[in-house]
Amino acid sequence: MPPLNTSSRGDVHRWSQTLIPTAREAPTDAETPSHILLSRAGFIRKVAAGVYDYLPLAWRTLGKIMRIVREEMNAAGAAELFMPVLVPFEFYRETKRDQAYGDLLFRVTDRKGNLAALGPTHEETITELVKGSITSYKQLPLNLYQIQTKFRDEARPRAGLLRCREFIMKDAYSFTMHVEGPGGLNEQYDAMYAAYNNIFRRCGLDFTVVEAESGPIGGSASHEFMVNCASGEDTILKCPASGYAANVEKCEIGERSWSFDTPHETGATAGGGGVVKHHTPNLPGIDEVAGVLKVAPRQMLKTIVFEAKGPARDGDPSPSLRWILATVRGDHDANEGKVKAASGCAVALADEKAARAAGFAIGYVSPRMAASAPGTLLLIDPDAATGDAWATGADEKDYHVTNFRWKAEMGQILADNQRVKVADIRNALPGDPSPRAKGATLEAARGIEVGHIFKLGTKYSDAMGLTVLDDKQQRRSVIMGCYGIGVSRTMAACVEMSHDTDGIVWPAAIAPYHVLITLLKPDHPEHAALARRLADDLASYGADVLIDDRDERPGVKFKDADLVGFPVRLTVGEKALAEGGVEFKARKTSGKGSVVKLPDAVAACLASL
RNA sequence: CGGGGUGUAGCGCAGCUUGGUAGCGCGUCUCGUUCGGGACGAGAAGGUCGUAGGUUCAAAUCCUAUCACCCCGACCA
Repeated sequence: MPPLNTSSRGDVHRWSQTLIPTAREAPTDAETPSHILLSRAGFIRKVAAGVYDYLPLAWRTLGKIMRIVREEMNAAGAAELFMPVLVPFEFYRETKRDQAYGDLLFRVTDRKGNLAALGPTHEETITELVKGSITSYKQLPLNLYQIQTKFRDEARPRAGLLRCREFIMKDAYSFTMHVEGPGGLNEQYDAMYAAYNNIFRRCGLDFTVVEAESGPIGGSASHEFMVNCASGEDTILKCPASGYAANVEKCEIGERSWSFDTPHETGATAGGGGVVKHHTPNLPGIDEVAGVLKVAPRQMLKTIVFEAKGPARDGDPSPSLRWILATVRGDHDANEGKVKAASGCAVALADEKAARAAGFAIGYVSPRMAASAPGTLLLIDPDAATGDAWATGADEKDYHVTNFRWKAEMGQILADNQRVKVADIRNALPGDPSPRAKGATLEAARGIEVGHIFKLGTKYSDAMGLTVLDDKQQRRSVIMGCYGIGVSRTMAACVEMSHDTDGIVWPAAIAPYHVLITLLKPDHPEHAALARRLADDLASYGADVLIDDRDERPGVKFKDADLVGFPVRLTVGEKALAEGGVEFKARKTSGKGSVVKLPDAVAACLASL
């Protein structure tokens, strides 16, 4: 019986019959390597800000990425479907994401005046779909995905394909009745985690998986898949000893010792007495205040006022909790997620008016407010919890104080762990102790986010009423997960990761063609026939081949070959033919290539792919 | 959304200060010579100077409005 699937044969195309508009110069607005090279090599062309044409080469590469995505998603038990770009605006109102997304949502009005959004993701649409089409817990678990054009009205599109207003994304959504065990959310999540590793590995990418905050999409646990490259927009932190990696927002910090009795090694310490007040009007930030007070930012305490939102979770020690003060060193940044974790309740940056009304001199707040303002919990970062003399706010507009000492200023309350806690509440920095390996320190690296997986929980099913009866006849909200891959961004990230001064260097798996056959004399019938034979032979092994049959000078063809970045180039010309072969050159290796005998040419190509 | 900047031929740019019939390089087309790392010569095509008003005998140039695009920041899957 013939095989049902004959698609394993490769393509053979001719340069003269496709559209590859290479250029010596890129448009001025292209600045990042991927933008410049994809433009110059004829992959993309800008149509409007953050909107691009994908030309034949780009579409081939995107097709290969999508194919890998489909194979791994299908293997992981997910089913592909296709949802509309046009989403009724009502869907986003139901989940309040019209608020959360704000202007990021593209809006269109139809002739009847009805508002729709161009979907940035499809949680609402798919929740609505599943709600109307499953009737029993017995139909779960379910994982559905699509590969679609997505829209985000970015305030500032930039860097070509890396930050677009229109882009291609794979989004998957899982539906389960429970979290643990077979058929649960964690099982789905772990399957996606494994599938994503397979996908990016098969694409030939160098990447790191990091722990992440789930962001405005909501949910509990989350991982980001980052392509490693120095030009990446995102900073991540890694522990070289344990392999732990996380983004800045999420990264934990290892055990730090602290004591209100022990001066920090660099701090000024000696002497007693109370605080000294200084007039510090109209200074916009810590650095300016530090300059006037003649101290370093690291010798200052920065106190941020958070508002306790909603009912505190289990075992809230103080139901009347109203304010949370987060004190970190002046050169550190408080981390809202960590403040939330340390305080045990949902928090938000305090509304300035309300905080002022409660007596907080915003911009001049000191930890002493924990003693004077009722319903206040003070969180102190370990690096701020030392016996040093600090500079901090005077709790009075336009004034700061120096010689602030915790014990002298705060007294008994410091020991009251209902009202004061020392905890990790700041963003991690390179050099901080690793949370996973004693003695190791965190290192910074940069990356481009190409995949993100979340455990959503019941946020959308609650909001939209997606419930089914479970095996105990209890009506329960379905537990969701969502899993995204930026397909078009992955192509660009790959170029950022893999290029040199001559052009792109594609991994074979997602190169638009595996092999370029450069015909030096395209008009020579025997040369052309040889090229065709080699191409057909390669194609029979599944390789995609492009024959450069253009009537161009050799230099032009070689430059274009390097620019586009075909993994292998075979050159058919007099020189090598005189030796009974063709020239073989792998894009990854420098130099001029070498002559291989005709019978060995195909094997040489296949061996290097 | 704040700050800065740019719109002139497919791409990269000059011309604008001081108003006077729009230019250069690359690319494109024709002919010839070339032909293994972006050739050379000769010739040619191609532009409502972002758009709309205004000033002027005359506007790419000066004024006003408007649109688009880019950079830094804010924001951000």
